[in-house]
Amino acid sequence: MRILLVEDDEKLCEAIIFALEREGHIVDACHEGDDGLRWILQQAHDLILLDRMLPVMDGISILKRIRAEGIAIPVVLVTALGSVGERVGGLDAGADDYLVKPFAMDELLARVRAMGRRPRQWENKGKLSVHDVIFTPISGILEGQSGTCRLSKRESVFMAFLLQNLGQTLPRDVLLARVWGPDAGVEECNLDSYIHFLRRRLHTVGSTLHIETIRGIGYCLEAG
Amino acid sequence: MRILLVEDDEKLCEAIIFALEREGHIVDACHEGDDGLRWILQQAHDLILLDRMLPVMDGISILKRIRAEGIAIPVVLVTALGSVGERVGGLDAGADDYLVKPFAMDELLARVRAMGRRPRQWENKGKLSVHDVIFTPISGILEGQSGTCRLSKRESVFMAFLLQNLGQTLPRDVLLARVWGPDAGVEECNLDSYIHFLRRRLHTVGSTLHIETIRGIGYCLEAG
DNA sequence: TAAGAATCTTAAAATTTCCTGAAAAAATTT
DNA sequence: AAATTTTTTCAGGAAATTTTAAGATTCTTA
Repeated sequence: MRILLVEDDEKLCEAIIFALEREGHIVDACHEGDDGLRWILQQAHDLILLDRMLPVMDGISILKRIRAEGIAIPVVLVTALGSVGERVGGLDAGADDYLVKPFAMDELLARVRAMGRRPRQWENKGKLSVHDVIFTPISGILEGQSGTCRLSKRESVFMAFLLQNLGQTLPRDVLLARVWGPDAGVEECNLDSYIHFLRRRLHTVGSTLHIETIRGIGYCLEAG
Repeated sequence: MRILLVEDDEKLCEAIIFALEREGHIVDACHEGDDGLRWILQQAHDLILLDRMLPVMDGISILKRIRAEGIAIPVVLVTALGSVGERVGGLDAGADDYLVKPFAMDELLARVRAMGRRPRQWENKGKLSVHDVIFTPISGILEGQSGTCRLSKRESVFMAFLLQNLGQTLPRDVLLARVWGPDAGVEECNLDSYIHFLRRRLHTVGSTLHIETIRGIGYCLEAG
């Protein structure tokens, strides 16, 4: 999953990022409330870990705001305030789960896994089986009818996202946000290159999946 | 949405345009009050961002004028004057929302989204199901009784607008303004071409929808 | 009914967008 | 540090879209 971490304690941030990346997730982190809101609004993430107390704009305000916007991305509130009243307040504001500091890292990982299981088949024991290919994001191995190959890290992120959105038209800017991160300053032509790479991968593996280009909009992975 | 931005600070203009276009909107901008009024009167937009202080003609005057004309397009006033009195004055003049400079870009985006949610008509996600066709603006796919085809970007904008106004007679100048933008310097004959393209599309898809020409006025999409 | 205006059709020019191969830059491994 | 892999950038050409133009057709009206 691509996870957004909004947490001002940098030491804690580092530890969480380390743990999550070890599980194969992509983590974007920011340390201030307004930055967090800006990133969330781009809807580039599958899960948001949100600290309750933040500089500039607090977690509850952010949460209420994005729910008011109709954004339904799962949010786990992380906070030092553990009283029942506080807990209820957070869930009322639209949190999907609640984690009280200090917590064990395994506790966090378990909750993240639980969240990830909910809506999608994201991690069917690590493999993504779509149409006539099987892809393992963590190792980047793509298996098809007539062969197997290993994708690079960025290719893997890209491929995983396409596979999860089979048949969906994905605008160029959405792809840039999901694959390179919300604030990455990469040239657009980079996207072209990677589309090219992935098409070649699908071909060498003998899949009938193909990436359709929607001119002026973006791309769409299609079967057959 | 197609948004009109009337703002004399060019730097700010650029920033706003960048942010809005990133969210998938079409933005037209002008920098003087009289230009702004002229464009608004064409009713080509879904939302107007109006600076209060402008050269030639101030925002409040424009607002009062267009409300007097019976134009109900949502208007967000943008201004440096933030006192309660000023705020009330703006809303009384007919503004739907009020934004005080300096503002965070996200604040602006959120308000634009809030405005856009009101008449759900033209959401990116949703499909447009009219009579015997289903049209998906984001991917430009048109499905009918006997087939499916994909429209180009401009064809899509045009088709979506026609479908949303089934049975309405749409004057040529309104169509030009909505599909190409209020200031687009395109020849009229371009409109003829696209009407032709869309008729062919509807035919190949096997729809009984047809574009009636109202000679001397414009066109009208009709069923049956 | 014939002249004139508006619209339709077709074709081709102009523009934009995308694909592709290759090379430079950065990161990773040996 | 060298070698390899990955990522990014660049640029020419291909393809699709958009625009323009011009002749044919239809409609209006004098």
